[in-house]
Amino acid sequence: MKQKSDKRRQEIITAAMNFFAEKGYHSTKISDISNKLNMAHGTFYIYFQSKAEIFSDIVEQYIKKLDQIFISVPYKAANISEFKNFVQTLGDEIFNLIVEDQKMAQIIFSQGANTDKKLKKKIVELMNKMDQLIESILIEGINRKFLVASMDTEIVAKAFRGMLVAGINDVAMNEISMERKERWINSILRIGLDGLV
Amino acid sequence: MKQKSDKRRQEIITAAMNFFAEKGYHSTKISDISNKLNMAHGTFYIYFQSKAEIFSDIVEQYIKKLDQIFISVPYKAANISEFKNFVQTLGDEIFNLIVEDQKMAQIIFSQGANTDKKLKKKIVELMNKMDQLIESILIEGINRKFLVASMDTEIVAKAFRGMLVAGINDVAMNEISMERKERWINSILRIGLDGLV
Amino acid sequence: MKQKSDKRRQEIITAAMNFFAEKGYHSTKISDISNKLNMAHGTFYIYFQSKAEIFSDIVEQYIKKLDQIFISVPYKAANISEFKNFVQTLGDEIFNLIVEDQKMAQIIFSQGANTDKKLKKKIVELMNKMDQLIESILIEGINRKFLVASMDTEIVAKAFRGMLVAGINDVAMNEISMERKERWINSILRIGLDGLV
Amino acid sequence: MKQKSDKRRQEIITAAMNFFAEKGYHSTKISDISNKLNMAHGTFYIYFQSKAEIFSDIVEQYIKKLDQIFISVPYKAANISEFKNFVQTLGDEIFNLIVEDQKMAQIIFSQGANTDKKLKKKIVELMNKMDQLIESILIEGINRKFLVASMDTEIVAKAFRGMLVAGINDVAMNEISMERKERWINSILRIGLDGLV
DNA sequence: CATGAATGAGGCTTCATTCAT
DNA sequence: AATGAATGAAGCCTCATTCAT
Repeated sequence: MKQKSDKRRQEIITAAMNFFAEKGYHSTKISDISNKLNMAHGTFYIYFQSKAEIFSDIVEQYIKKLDQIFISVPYKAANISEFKNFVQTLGDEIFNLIVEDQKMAQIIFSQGANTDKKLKKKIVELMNKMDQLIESILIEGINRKFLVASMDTEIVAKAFRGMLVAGINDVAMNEISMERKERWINSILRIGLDGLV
Repeated sequence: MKQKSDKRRQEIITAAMNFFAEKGYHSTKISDISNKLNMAHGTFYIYFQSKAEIFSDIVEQYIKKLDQIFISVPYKAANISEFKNFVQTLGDEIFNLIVEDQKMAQIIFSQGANTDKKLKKKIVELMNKMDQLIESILIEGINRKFLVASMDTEIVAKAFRGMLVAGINDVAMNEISMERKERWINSILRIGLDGLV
Repeated sequence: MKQKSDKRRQEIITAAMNFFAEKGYHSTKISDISNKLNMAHGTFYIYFQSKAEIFSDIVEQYIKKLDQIFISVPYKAANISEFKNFVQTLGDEIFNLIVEDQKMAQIIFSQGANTDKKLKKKIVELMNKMDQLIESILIEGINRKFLVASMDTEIVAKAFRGMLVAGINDVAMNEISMERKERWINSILRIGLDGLV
Repeated sequence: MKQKSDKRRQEIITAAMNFFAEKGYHSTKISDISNKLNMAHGTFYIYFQSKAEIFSDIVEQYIKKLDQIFISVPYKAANISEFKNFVQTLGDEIFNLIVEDQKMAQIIFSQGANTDKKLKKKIVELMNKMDQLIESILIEGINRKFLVASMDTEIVAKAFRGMLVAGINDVAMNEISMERKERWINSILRIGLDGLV
C-alpha cells in the first residue's frame, strides 16, 4: 500500500503548499489542510511529524531542484555566443521551474525569511549559493574576456540574483504567462549585455 | 504630557522594530516588547490598539519616508550627465535611509510578506510604487534620449527594484558599511549604464 | 491455532511488561508494543480489549503467583526451629518469584499505585493480602509462644511487608544477584528474631 | 501585590497536590485544577511553566522538608538511652511531617516512581538519602556499642526505610490519627531494639 | 497613565481504538 | 488472524487582549 500512502502524502504536501503560499506559514493551520482534504487532523501526523517538518520538507525539495538546475545546465562557452546561450538556457530553466512549482516559488521567495530560524538560515544559504554560482559565471566570463574585468563581481552577482528573484516573484504572482517569462529573460539578458543606455 | 507620551510611544516602536526585525512578526510577543522596556503588558495597549496596528504603523512610516525621497530629490536632467547625477543621488538617498533605519529595512524587505494579508498587500503596494517611480525615471530617460527606447520598461523597472532590494538586504545584513553601500550604488549604476560586456 | 495464538498473546504480555516496567503505564504506547513485536497496531486488539486490560491482566497474574506462594509453602511449626524454617522458606519463595519476574515486580512495587483507580485498588488489595498473611503468621507465632505477645500485630505485619517491598525493589533494581537476595532474607529474619541491639 | 500573587500560587499548589494525591500525575488535568479554583486554565501558566514543573516543585519542596528533619534533629547519644531518644525523636518528626502534608506524602511515597524519568530519579535519590542517613545512625550505634556489630548495615538501613515508608503510607491513608502514628513509631522502635522473639 | 493578574479562544499534538481490506 | 490508515476526543500550552485597581 506504499502507493496509496505516497499519494496521500503528496496530497497533503500540495494542500499545504497552497495554504503556505496564500496565507503564510503561521496563518496556515493544520486544520486548514485536513479540512481541505476531508480528513481528520490526526491523519496529518501520520505523514508528517509536525507543521514545521512539512514546511521544511517543501522548502528543501525546492532548494534541491534549484540546485539541480545549476548542476545540470552544461557549461559550454567557447565563444561569446555560446556564453550567451548558456546564460539564456540557465535563466530559462530557472523560470521553467517556477512555472511548474509556482506555489513553492511564492513560499520561498516572497516569505521565506520569517519563519523558524533554521528555515531562514536555509533560505539565506540558498541565496548565497545562487550568488556564488552567478559569480562563478561572471568570473568565467571575465577570464574568457566576454565580460569587462572592472566589475565588482561579488556585488554584481547579488544584484543579478536580486533581479532573478524579482522576476520569479513577478511571474509567480501573475498567473505565470510564458510571454511574461520571456520578457523577463530578455530584459535581464539585455541589461547584462548592453545596459540601458 | 504629550511630550513624555510621545517619547514612550517611540520607545515602543523602536523596541518592536528590533524584535520584528530579529524574530519576525509572529514570533514577536507583546511581552517581548514590554519586558524589554520594563513596563507592564497593559501599557502597550495605551499606545497601540493591537499588535497588527504597530506593525502597520511601522511599515507605513517607512513607506512615507521612501516616498519622501522620490519627491524630494530634485529632478533635473537637462543632459545625460545631469540625469546620471539624479539617479546617483536617488540611490544615495535610498541607501542612506536604510543606514538610518536598518531594522525597518530588514522587516520590510526580508520578511514583510508573510504576515497578515493586509500587511502583505501594503508591502506589495510599496514595491509597486517603487516600480512605478523607477519606471517613470526610465521613461523620462527614454524621452530625453538618454536611454534606449527598445527596453521593456515595466520589466526593467522591476528588475532594478529587485537589485535595489537585494542591495538593501545585503547592506542591512552586513553591519551597514558605507563602503559596501558605495559598491552597490556604483555597481547598479554601472550595470544600468553599460551592462556587463 | 490455539497454540500459536497463545504464543502471540504471551509475546504481547512480555513486551508490555518490559515497557510498563521501564516507562510506566501511561508512557507506554500500544505502538511501542506492536513495533517491538513487528506487528500492526490493530493486532494488539485481537488479543486484548484495551490497554487497561493488559495491565490488569499482568497485575492479576502476579497477584495469583504471590498468592500461590503463601498457599503452597507448607506451614509446619511444631517448634521455633521449624517456625524459623517456615519463615525462611517463605521469604525465599517470594524473592525467587521476583527473580523470575523481575519486570513484574518493578511494575507492581515501584510504580503500581499511580495509574487508574481500579488498578490502584487492586494493588492496595495485594498489599493488604500480604499484610494479612504476614499477620496470620505473627499471630500463629504468638499463639505458639515463639513470638512475644505484646507486639502490635497489625502494624508489625505492615512493617515487615514494608521491608519486603523495599527488598524486592532493591533486588529488582540491582540486576538481581542471589547474593543480594540472601543478604535481604538474612537481614529481615535477623531483625525479626533479634532486633538490632 | 506579591502577597496576593503568592496566595494564588499556594492555592494552585494545594489544589494540584490534592488531585495528584487522588488521581495521580497523569490523570490530573490542568483543567481539574483551574476548575477547582474557578479560574481560567491560562492562569495556571502564569504561576507555573508546565504541569511537570508544578509536580517537580511539590516533590522538591517535600524532599527539602524531609532533608531538614535529618539535619535539624540534634544527634546526642552519649549512652543507649539518649540514642533511643534520638531515634524516637527522628521518627516522631518524620511522622509529624506526614501529618502536616498528608497529600504530599501520598504523592511521593505511593506513586512517585512512575512519572517522568527526572522525577523518578529524584525520588530514588530521596530514598537513597534516607538509606544513607539511616545507615549512618546504625554505624554510629555500632561504634558506640549500642547496636550489634554483625549486622549488614546497608541492607538493614534499606529495610528500616521500607518500614518507614510503609508506615508513612499507612498513616497517610488512614485519615492520620496520632494514635496510629504512635503505634508505628513504637512498633518500629520495638522491632529495632528487641526483634519479635 | 500604569499595572499585571486574569481571561479564553484557539492552535498543536498524541494516541487508544476502529474497521475496511 | 492480520493489517495499518484513519479517526477524533482530549490534553497541553500560548498569547493577544481586557479591566479592576
